[in-house]
Amino acid sequence: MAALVTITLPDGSQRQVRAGTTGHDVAAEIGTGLAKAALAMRVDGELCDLKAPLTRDAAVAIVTAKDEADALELIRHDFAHVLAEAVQALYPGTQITFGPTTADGFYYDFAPKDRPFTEEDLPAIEDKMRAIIRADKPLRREVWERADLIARWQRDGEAFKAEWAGELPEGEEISVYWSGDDWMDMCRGPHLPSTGKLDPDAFKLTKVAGAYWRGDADREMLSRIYGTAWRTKKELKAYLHRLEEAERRDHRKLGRELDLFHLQEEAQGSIFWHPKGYRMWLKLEQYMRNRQRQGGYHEIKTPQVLDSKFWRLSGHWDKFRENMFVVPDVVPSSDSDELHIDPDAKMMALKPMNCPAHVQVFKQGIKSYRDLPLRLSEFGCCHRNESHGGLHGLMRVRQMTQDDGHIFCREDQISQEAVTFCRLLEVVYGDLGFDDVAVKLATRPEVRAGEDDVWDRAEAGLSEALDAAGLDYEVAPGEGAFYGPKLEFHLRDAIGRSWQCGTLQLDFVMPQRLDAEYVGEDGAKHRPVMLHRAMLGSLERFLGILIEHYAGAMPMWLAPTQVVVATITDDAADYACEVAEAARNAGLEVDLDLRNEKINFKVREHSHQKVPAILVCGKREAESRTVNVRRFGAKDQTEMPLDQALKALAEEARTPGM
RNA sequence: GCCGCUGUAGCUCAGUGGUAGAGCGCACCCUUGGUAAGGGUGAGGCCGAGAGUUCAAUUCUCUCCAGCGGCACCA
Repeated sequence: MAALVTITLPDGSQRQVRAGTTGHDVAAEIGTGLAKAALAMRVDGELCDLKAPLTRDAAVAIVTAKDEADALELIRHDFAHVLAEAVQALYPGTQITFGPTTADGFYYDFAPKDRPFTEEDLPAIEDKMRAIIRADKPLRREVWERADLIARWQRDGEAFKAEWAGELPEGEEISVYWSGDDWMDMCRGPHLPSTGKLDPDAFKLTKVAGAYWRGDADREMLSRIYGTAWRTKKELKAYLHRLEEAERRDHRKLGRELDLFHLQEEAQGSIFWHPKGYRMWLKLEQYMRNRQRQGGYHEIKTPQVLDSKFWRLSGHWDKFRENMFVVPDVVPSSDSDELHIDPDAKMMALKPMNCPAHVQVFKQGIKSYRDLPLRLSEFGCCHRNESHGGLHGLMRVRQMTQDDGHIFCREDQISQEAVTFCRLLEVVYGDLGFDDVAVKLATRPEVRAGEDDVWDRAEAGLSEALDAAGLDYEVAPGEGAFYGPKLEFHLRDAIGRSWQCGTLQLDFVMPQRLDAEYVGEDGAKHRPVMLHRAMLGSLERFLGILIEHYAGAMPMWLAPTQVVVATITDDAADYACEVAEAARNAGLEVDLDLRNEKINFKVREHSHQKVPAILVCGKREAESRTVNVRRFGAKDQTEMPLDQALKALAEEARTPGM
């Protein structure tokens, strides 16, 4: 007679069942509806197969599609396996490797027999996947001995699986899952009871890509197929719609349409800013300059090109050289096209960072403890020779301008400086339209410089600062820089994406390397601590983020053209000129549209350009000295006295804090 | 840097082994019209660069460059 076990259901009720009863049996006992909807179960909180036997007293919860997070994880994981099965059915000889879930779907990495997959292969693979789902193949778990499994993989020519099976941790149960009786994959699970639980209309294969085996650039390049999967077709459609929305907001597309900037191959990875884009840049820069001045920073400007000896001293030559642009200090001969570089020529390098130069400014003259904290800021233009494959519009460039700053202070001032910085950040992000900021505290990595007690104090100083600033944060253990712990600030944008922008990094190493010191109260020399900090990160990237966040429709104060004065007919041209002039005098960025076009056409065009306000002037307005204000996004308009309209618009266009 | 895809007019894109087309935009003309496209005419392209196959290449092949999607990288 089988022993009984007691299971406790989520509502608190308890049942006695025979040991070995499965989750499916439990669900069926509760109701046929639940049995049908059941996807998996949680036993004492752990997600398991529905078919797993219950062998001890436990809390049991049946997982259905209503448990969104669990359901999506299970569904996507199963889809990855179905993808692998379909690919092996269609392309015999393809090796399977690894197929996890992602934030919105799944992927599977394959080692193709002859050629990598292309997007043209995807429809056929999708069809095959649908066939596997419609066949409703049961998924069955089996535990294997490691040696047997390795032998099996080797027999089947699955070298990657064999390698992996050989490296799974000792003592861990190794399981495989069968799909029907004809296909299996090594997997920890859990899985759904059968492929038929998947909705054949709620997934889509989205793209193919190369990916390294085990993420190691020195290993084989595999062929990855990405897919997205959801509980229902409706959810899939909503997701695809979000993708379209992201595409609509793409800053590269908007940059062209709104005439903000361009790139061209002669200056790969560097931006040509057009007048409108640069107006946004200047507005943002002026705003930041002002906020930082209010925050006690002294703005400086440091050299672009410095002797390589200097970069050796700072440590960048060792650690960062592959990303640096090196410039020989030679005068090219005018006699020949060939560039001869004297092997003894001095080597210069474009600065990839501003910090060492800021230390040089600090070191001029003797600093006293009374000078601390000293806050230096720079809109520092840096060059980094980023790998070609990584360049991306404004987001990843080779020439960028950081809103950089370095605070030199005593160790006991770290916490207060961090609090002050966090408060400034909150103001800045709020002004720029970001309310959702996630903070991470990255703590000491394994390989690091400095004594542990210094790290203890530094980490404690930062966490105290976060508490004092009233910020919630998450700890990222081991993710600090080798020279000190850091804070990272991640902004969530209008469509839910997260961007790391702000950072505050403690540095105990560079002041020592570059020999920065101050005279303390005791008359002796001391090392200052250096805080590297940025709020936006790079102006290029941040403008890209802003463009996408606002979908190109910038708030009035950042808009490159704030108002357009447009005439209905030539009758009002003189008045319109007067209005434009007055608007300019009120501090607004104004365009005047006197073209011989219909007002419909003008409104359409300026709306496409996302101009915040169109001031329409016709005969009527000219006679009454009013303007007809049409705001971006509005379908109607308001006629207002000119002075009143300009006053309101100018107020709205005022840069925050100025 | 690695894998795949793409590269035709300012933009978005058709197209062909016999040196090219549309829409929008642009220029000019007509039109002076009250809130998201008025009409006409015209200009504009070394079909990414180089090499190869061919009587002939924008089209086929190769190499390179760039862009796009990923991967790796982002101390």
